[in-house]
Amino acid sequence: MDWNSDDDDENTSWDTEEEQEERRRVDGPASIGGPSRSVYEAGTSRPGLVCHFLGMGFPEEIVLRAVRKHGEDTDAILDTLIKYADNEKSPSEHENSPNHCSLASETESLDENFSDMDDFVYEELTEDISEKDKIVSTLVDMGFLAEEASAAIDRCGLDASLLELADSIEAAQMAEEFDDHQWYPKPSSVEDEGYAYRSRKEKRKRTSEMERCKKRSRLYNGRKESTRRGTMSIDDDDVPSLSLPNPMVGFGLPFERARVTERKLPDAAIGPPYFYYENVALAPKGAWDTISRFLYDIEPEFVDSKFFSAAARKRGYVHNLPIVNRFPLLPIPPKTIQEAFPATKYYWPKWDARTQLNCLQTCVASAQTTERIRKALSNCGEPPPHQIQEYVLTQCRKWNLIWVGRHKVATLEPDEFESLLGFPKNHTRGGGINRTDRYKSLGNSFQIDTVAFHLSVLKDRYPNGMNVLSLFSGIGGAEVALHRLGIRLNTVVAVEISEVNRNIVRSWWEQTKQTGNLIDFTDIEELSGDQLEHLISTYGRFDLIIGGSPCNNLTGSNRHTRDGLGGKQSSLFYDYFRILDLVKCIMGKNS
DNA sequence: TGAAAGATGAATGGTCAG
DNA sequence: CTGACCATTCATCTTTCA
Repeated sequence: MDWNSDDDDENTSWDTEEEQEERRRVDGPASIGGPSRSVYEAGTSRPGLVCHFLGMGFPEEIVLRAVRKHGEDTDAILDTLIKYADNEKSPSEHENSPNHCSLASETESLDENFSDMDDFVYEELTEDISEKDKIVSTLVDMGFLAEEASAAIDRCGLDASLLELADSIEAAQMAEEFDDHQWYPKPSSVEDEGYAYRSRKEKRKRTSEMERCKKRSRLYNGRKESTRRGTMSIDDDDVPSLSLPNPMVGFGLPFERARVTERKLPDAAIGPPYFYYENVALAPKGAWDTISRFLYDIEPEFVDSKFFSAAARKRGYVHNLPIVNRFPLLPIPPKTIQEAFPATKYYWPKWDARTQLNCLQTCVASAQTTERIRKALSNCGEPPPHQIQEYVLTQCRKWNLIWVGRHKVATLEPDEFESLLGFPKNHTRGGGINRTDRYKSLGNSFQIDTVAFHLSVLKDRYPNGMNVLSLFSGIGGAEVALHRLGIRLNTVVAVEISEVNRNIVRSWWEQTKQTGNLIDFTDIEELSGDQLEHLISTYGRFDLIIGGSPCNNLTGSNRHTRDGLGGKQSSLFYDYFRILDLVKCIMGKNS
């Protein structure tokens, strides 16, 4: 896999001084001036040099000219190439778009203008303009902006295929989108619970970290070799290419022949570490296209938990796990309301045809709602008039009400939520959490049986246990799923903003007599490369990075701020990606 | 002051008749 | 293929009450 290969690590010269300083801090004293410089100095053959710089993404003709001029003086070649690349971007682009293809990234240290550039570059570039215009025209016909097309040609060279150019444009768009969402002020107020960045310095630090990873995972290798869905599926938020499967069964269900038995993951997606990302399936248009693009172009696996339990839960999962030889958790949970709650059978009216519940959400109906239903049914004969039936059924479906007496419906209790979701009884009970927050935490959680089915392939692969980085860990759905699979948890680093949720996981950890380490972090935005490096050096490499980022701004239930991935909470998806890519960088470097 | 209750639609996708 | 109709949705904000 090339993202962690040796020649992936010598690219520090891309970085500005600030980035290099950051890298030195992350790398620690042992690696100061180490691998990066030595690789450059070791590259003594010219073809090797050319390949080396081509691999960084510079246009071939520029590389050839630079090598011709400077021989084997790698520093001089690189300096020239950086100047070239830097001057290809306008000052405004430098400031506003730390694009991973911008090559020179953080710009303060390189402020020479075009007139300072080596003359040969400027003169010889002009020869190619007419040819370039033709290609630009073709790309414009394909629906790209001329400006984007021009920039892509400059990055990839005139010899690049249209597919490569389209790929490059898409990568640039993605980085820009990322920048829009992540590195500039999110739509938040001053007292927004810490979602906004704390300081300019911190922002620069994060940008610096991110810049490195974007370069690695996008420009250097991943993109061009990624398995795309063809040239006509150039993703555009207006034209989402991902559609939800019907039935929503993912790659296959337990006890049936797998619908998908093998899949080709893009090189950049292949672990270690394994990762598993979750969010609501019914997100605004384009959201899953963006998620998939960021997560190495992996096709999401959309699964409705109604095939695993008595309640629906339509979710999308992006992961790089194997998909053969999955097995379900035992015992197999009931899949109908009547099996899950046998006592309801006696009172269940024939005209209520429900056999399964809708999605368990974060709120339940009020007592007034169930009382209104009781009164409505009590005041009419048997069976009730059609209108009454429709009213009652609508309310029952909306609020997931079950029949607990004659004319009497009720909300699900928190422990019934726990049971339906696959958690142990009383998992969220006690420890200072109130009823409202129990519903909220449970409504935001994994369905254990569904997730465990996907994770089951890890059991044989990790007979000695796993190190897990659990992001947005909530009430510990990932940990419970792995534990129920019988996978030993050696070290779990859990990142969760809510104190009561952290306490729930801590309590479960102690109750189940876990022998590994449980390490808490509060704020994913505060989790830095330094800390990850320290964790990995202390506890070993992460085997699995798992988490579902907030759905608040994606779910249809949200009437107020369904803002998509740019929303205040849901934009934390980009932190999931940031952490994932950082861990891949660190683990790749240490391998 | 904290917990619970009550009011608040729209976006999205599926189905089906024409 | 298109449009009408229908069902579903990891929620938020304000008010009420103990």
